[in-house]
Amino acid sequence: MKIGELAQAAGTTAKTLRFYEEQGLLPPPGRTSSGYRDYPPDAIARVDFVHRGQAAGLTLAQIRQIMDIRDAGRAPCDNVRDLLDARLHDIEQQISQLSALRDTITDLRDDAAHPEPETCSADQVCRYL
Amino acid sequence: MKIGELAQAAGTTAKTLRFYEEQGLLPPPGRTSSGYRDYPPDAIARVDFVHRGQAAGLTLAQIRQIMDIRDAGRAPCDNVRDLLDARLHDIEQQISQLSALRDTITDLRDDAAHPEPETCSADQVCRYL
DNA sequence: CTGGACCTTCCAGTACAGGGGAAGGTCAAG
DNA sequence: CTTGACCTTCCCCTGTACTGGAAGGTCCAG
Repeated sequence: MKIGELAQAAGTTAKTLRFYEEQGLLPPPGRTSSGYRDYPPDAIARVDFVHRGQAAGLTLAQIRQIMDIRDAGRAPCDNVRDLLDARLHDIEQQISQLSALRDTITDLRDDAAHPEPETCSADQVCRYL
Repeated sequence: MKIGELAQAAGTTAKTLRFYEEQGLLPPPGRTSSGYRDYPPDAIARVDFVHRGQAAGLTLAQIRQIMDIRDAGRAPCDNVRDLLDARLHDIEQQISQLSALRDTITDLRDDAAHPEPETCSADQVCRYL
């Protein structure tokens, strides 16, 4: 299977697949006599896994880490659980930070909704921020 | 006031101040006879404003936009309100996306908390993702 | 045999907000 | 006079996940 076919089958682009290979997410495939990449059918599952990892908010580096463990013949379950735990923790933090930011901005915006330009002094740049 | 003094007074670094100048956030200050930057006292307020804008989640480009309006002699109130509105909208979206992601990951993680490596087939990479 | 679609490598750039460090000039104290 | 802290410009690097484009090779249909 050529790179364009894999790209279409996996819902991505040839460019991205070469990038994944460079990043160690896809093993270097065989080559045809003319130098074209020749992928085995299970490459599709591999790319799908990358997409599922991304959907779970993992970085390519983390996804690669899981694949490396699997490729070393071990089961990556523990590692996956830890990564998901860490992601969960990060997400909770991001959500609470964003919530605080939302409250701050809401207050600022409510002030700025009743503009009184004449009360703004130039050296402040903006009284509402 | 020299760049290092301004940096300390404003809680940042000289490197960052040169960067801000390059980005148009700080007007090019005067120079001493030996070529050192010589800032007026109100530069501190300017840097503080940048920091307040960042705390509100604005990008440097947006902060610059506000300053440009002010520097043109107009009151940036309307623009500030629009920017804050837009930020608010973005933040709401980010929060709901993160919440959805959190739920997804929570489910995945609960599965992965009871690892059964033997039920994982190698071609899946990981049954839990 | 020619044209277009596909493939190859390599280089460069995107957005974001700076940081690192080299090579050299300047200033004040001891 | 020298030392050390500070300043100058310059260019490259960071992390993330790609994307664009140039120059050239290959494959297949008409």
